[in-house]
Amino acid sequence: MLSLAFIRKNPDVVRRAAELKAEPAPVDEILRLDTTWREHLTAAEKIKEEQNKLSKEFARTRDEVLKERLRQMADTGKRELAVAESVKRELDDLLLRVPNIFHDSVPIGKTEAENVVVREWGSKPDLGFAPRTHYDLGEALGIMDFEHAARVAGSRFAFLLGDGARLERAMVQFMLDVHTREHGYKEVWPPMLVNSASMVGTANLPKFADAAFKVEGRDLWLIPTAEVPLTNFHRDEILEPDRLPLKYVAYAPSWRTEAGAAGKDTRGLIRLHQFSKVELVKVTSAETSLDEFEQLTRDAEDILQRLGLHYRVLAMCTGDMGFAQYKKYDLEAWAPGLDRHLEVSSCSTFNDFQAMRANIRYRPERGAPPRFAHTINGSGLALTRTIDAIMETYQRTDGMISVPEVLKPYMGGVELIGAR
RNA sequence: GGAGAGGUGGCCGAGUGGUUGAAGGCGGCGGUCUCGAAAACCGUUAUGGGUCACUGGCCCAUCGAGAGUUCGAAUCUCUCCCUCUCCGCCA
Repeated sequence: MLSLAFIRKNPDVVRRAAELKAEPAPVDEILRLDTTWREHLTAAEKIKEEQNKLSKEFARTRDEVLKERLRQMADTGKRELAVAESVKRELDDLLLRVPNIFHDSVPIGKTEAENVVVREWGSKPDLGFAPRTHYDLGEALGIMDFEHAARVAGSRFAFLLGDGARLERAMVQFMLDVHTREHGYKEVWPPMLVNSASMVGTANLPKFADAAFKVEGRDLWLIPTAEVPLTNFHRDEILEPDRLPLKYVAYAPSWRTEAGAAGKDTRGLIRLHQFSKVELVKVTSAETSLDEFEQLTRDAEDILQRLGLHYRVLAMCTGDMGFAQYKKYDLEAWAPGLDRHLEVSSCSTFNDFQAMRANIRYRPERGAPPRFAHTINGSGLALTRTIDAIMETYQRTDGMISVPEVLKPYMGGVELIGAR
């Protein structure tokens, strides 16, 4: 979130950012409540101060008249404080609904059409025949099954079978190995259900409650991304200076309701209620976060390059980048069968927006006063869609799929999916 | 799920109603000593918020969370969360 002090001082900056992000921001109401809150708080604290003084006096004198006066003061003080607190609760709730500001380098724009391609890698492969879609291939090979998934769970679920399941497992291993051994991330196996406080910390609550699955009758949510447990790992902590930057990588399934996406991407392994993802998260100092963000994006790109997939990097424009992000890149891999790009990674830096919600701080130097950390995350990569791109890119005329070189060591000798 | 014990500052740990925001120790920082360092000694060392004559002062809050009793709560009561031990159950 943005601090009350920041909004107080820069209401116009906040208004403009919200407008360009096409997000509502109750700035005026916040400023109004802020004034009311401080009026009542000051009044309550003044009474409390007097009360504290007289209370000490009473401890000595045991004067009954004084006691009666104190009793009344306690009464009015409590009433005043109750008002202040109720206004503050309202204020805090509104603060959680103010979108983040964005970095100067973010392109201004309304829709995805105004996102900017910052770089491309490779080129669209020429397969020499009409490429088939991954679901077409997958069902024919018997490695993907949507019909049984619908029976077992419903729409937007999938079974992976045989070498399809094996491919998924291989990808997880491959990605984790690269990120831990070569990019310096620490591997984490996180909880996959989290409490509401964690969801607030990463800004999944309160605004996006309907995007996540909630466990009935309990304060638990299925993680929409491993970002939530990873970022919240350090919630309410003050980190000593030598610990930053923290770099975590986790494989975890991600669960999303996909409310509002009715009818969109209904076929294939594109938009599911459950998908696998290897997630990268960094907690950094304020000074290094932009550099660390660029590097994290490169770390994710490295996976695509090793897999030999053509992709492009998009700088998201203000209107398309989201509520909490300070700057965001999407990595889109080319899927020849679908004849479109698939978003396989989304890399974001949040400035101190999440850290403020999650209360993650650090000391810039030993003994220095703490300040809010910066948080960064990105998929490295989303498994399901990457598998789509692999299948469609590495398909052969006979409908079989060559295993990319880097995955072969993880496929237990399988080099060609579909061969008997 | 049942029974019991416990959750105090960066860490350990004392503290059962009134200068306790909190003893003591460790750690950190500054200093004395030293050619320098160690040791020793001295000093210092929380966070959030409000406010003002604002690179400082004053005030309020905070001892797992919330509510209550009281003039006054780290200390008493209730609810919840978490940790540990034993039992039960279980992959």
